[in-house]
Amino acid sequence: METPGSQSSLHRANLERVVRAVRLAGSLTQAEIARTTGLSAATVSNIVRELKDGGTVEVTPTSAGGRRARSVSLSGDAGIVIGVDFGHTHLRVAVGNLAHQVLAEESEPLDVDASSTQGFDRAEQLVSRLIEATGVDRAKIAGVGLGVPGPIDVETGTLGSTAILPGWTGTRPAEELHGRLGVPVHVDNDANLGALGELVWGSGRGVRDLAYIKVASGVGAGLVINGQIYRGPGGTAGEIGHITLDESGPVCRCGNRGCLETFTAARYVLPLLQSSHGTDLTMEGVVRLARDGDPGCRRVIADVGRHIGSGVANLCNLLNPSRVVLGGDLAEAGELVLGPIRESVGRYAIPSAARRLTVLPGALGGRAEVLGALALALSEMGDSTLLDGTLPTAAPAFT
Amino acid sequence: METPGSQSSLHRANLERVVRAVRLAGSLTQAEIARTTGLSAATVSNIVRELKDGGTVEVTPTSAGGRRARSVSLSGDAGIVIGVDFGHTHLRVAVGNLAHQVLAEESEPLDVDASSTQGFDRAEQLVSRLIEATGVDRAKIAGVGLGVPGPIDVETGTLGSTAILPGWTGTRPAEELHGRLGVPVHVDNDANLGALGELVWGSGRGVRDLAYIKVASGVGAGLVINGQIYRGPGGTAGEIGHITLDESGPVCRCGNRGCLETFTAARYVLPLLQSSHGTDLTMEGVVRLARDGDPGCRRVIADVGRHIGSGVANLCNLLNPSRVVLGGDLAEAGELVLGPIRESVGRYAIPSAARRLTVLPGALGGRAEVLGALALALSEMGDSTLLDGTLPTAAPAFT
DNA sequence: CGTCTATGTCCAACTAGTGAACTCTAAGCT
DNA sequence: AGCTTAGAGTTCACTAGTTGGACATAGACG
Repeated sequence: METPGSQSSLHRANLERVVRAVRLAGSLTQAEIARTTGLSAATVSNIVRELKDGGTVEVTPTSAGGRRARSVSLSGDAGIVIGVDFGHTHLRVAVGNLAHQVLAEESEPLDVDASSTQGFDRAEQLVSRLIEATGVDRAKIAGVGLGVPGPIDVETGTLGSTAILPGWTGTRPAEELHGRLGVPVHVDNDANLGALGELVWGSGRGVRDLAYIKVASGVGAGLVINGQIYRGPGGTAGEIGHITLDESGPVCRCGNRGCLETFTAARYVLPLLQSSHGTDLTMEGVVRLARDGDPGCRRVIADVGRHIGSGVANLCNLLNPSRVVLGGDLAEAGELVLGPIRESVGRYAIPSAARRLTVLPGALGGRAEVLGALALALSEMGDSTLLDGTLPTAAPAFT
Repeated sequence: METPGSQSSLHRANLERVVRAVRLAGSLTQAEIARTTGLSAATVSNIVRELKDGGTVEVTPTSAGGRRARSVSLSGDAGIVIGVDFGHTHLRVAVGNLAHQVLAEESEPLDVDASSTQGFDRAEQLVSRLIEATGVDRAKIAGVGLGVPGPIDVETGTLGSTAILPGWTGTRPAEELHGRLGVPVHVDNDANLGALGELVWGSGRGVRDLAYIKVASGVGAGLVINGQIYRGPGGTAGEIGHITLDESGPVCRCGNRGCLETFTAARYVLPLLQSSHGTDLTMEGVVRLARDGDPGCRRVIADVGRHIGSGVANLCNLLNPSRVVLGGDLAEAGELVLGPIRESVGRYAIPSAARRLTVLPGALGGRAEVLGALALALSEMGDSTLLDGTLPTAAPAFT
C-alpha cells in the first residue's frame, strides 16, 4: 500500500487486471486470462493461486469438454454489493455480487410524505430482508450505492431541495444509511444512476458515451462520458429539463420561462387532459391510454416527444453522444414518443451529429436506477477492494 | 514495449513519472523528485542517470545556495514541438520545447482563396524559418499540432466542408503536413485547440472542465472535460453555434432556423449595421467602434452577448463546466459583451449551475489556437516519447 | 576547525515476472 | 487399443528492477 510506484504496486495492478478480466468475461481459463491480460502463463498461474487462496476467485476443476482447462470465476460470496433507490413513490433494493449478477431485487411503495427517518428505516429493513433471503453473509457487503431523486451536493453529500420528497431536503442520505448499515455508501441522483444502469445492463451496453433522459415528475438527464458518470464540477450537469425552449413560454418552477420541463413533465402535461379525461390521470395512465389508441393522449405524448427532441438536439449538438436512452414512465410509450423525438432531433440537430445518434428506449424500465446504484457501488469499490482477503465491514470513507 | 503488464513497463512508468514531475516543477533536485514521486532515492538516482545519458534531462552541478543539491531539469533541446494554426485570414506557427516554453511564434496573412497546397507550402516555409531562427535541431522535432478552422473527421482525418477555407474541403491536413515535415502531425479544429490553449496557458489554468466559445465567422465551442479535449464519438461535439434559440428565427446555413449562429456570427450581424455604418465593416471594426462609444455597435454587441448567454446557459445546464472562456474577435469587446453574457446566463441557467460558473475573456487572444496546437502536440506525444534516446524523425503514425 | 545534516551513490537483499522445460489430459488418427 | 498431438497448467532457474541501509560528500553552524 505504502509503495506508490513500485514492485508490489505492480503486483497489485496485475491482480486487479486479472480480476477485471475475469469479471468482464464471467469466467475464463488461465490461458485465456494470460491472453487477454497480456501476462505470461506463469504469472497468471501464481496470481490465480493467490486469488484462490484469498477466496476472491473460484476454480471449477474442469468445465467445458476441452482437455484440462480449469475455468476461473469470481467466487459468488467474495463480496456483495447493494443498490438502494428512492423513487417518487417507491423504494427499491437490489443485491448483487461482484460478478455483476443480480441475486435479488425487490421494491415496495413508499409514502411520499414519510419522513426521511422513516424512509431510511424502511430501506434498512428491506436490505436486511433481501440479505436474509439470499442467504449471504452480512460481513461480505462491500458497498452500497444509493439513488435519490434530487440534486446532491458532491462535497457535503447533502440533498438539495427536491419537490419529490419534500421533507428530505438537507439530509445526508449517504451518512444516514452508512450509520444504519455500517458499510461505505455512495450516493448519486437517480438520473445519473439510471444512465449507469442502462450502460452496464441495458440499452447502453458497449457504448462509451450515453445520455439517459428520464421523464417523470421532472425531466433530468444522466450523462456518461468516456464510461464514467459526468457530474460537472458542481454536480448539476445534465439538467436538460431546464434548458430554455421558448423564452416567453410558461413559467417553470425553477423561475425561468419556457423550460423543456414545462412542456414535458407530468405536472405540466396532465392538466392539458383534465377537461377531457378527468383529473385523476397519471402519466402512466396517459401512456396506457395512448397505447390503446386514445387520440388525445397520443397527441399529447407526441408533443412531449417533439419537445424532448428539441432538447436532445441541443444536447446532441453540444455533446454529441453516440446514444440517447429514454427512461422513466414515458419510455413505455415506445415509438409513440420515440418517433417524434427522432423527428425533432433530425430537424434541429446538425446533420453530422444527428447521423451518429441512436435513440433507444431504456431496456430496464423502473429497475434502471437500482441497477445503476449497484453498478455505482461496484465501480466505487474499485477492484482493489476485492484483493484484500477482508472486505471492509467498517467504512473507511463514504461519499 | 512488448511487455504490457510487467517489470520493464514499471520501469517505463517510473521514468515517465520522473519526467512529468520535472516538467511540472521546472526543475527539481533528486531528493525532491524522490519525495514528489514517492520513489526511493536510490531509484531516482538510477533513473536520473539513465535520463541524463539519454539526453532528455540536464543536471546543473549545483544550483541553489544549499549544500550539494544538483538540480535536474529537462534539457532544452531534448525535443521540440510545433504548433500550426490555419485561421480565417492568417497562418500562425509556434515552436516550443518540452518544458512548456514557447521559443518562437509568428503569424502571417493567408489568402483565403489560396489553394490548400499553397497553404501547406506556406506553413512548411514558416515552420522552417522559425526553426532556423531559434537554432534548434530539426531532428529534435517530436510532433506537430495542427489547427484547422472546420470539422475534422476523426477516423479518416478528412476536413469536412468549411465555409472559411472553401477550397480545402476533403483534404487531409495531417497527412499533407506530415508529408512535408516528416514528423507525426495531430490535427484538431480551432475551437478545441483554443480550449486547450487557454486551459494550459491562459484563462483556464488550474481548471479541469472548460468550455471555450469562439465567435468569429461562425460560432463554435471547444470542450475540455476532465483535462482532456472532448470530441464526442463523431468528433462534432461543441457545436454550440447550431443550437436552436428560436424555432421561427432566421434560416441558418446549416438548414435549420434560429440557430445561435444566426444571432451572433459576423455574417449575420454585420448586415445590421450596413445602412448606418457602411458595408465594409468587420467584426473587429465593430468591436473597436463599440469600445470608442458608438451606441449602435454597443447595442449590437450587447445583443450578441445576450444570445451567446442563452447558448451558454444551455451549455451550463447540460454540462455544468466550471469555466467558460470567450475567445475570437469578440472577446476584445471585454465587458461590453461579457456583461450581457453573464446576465443572460444568470437568467436562463438554473441557479445552482450558474453560481459555480465563471465567464472570462480569453487571455491569449489570437494566440490561443497555436498554443493549443502546441499543447496538443505535447499531449499526444506522451511523455514516453522522451524516453527513447531517439526522437522519431519518421512518423510511426499521424492522427 | 569540528560537528551536523541533507544530498547523492553504492551494494546487498528482495520482489516479482518471464521463458523454457515439463507434466497432464483428452481428442484424433491409424 | 495405442500412438500422436496439442493445449493447459506448473515448476524452476534467471533476470529486471526497486528498496533499505551503509557510505561518501560538502556546505552550514557554532
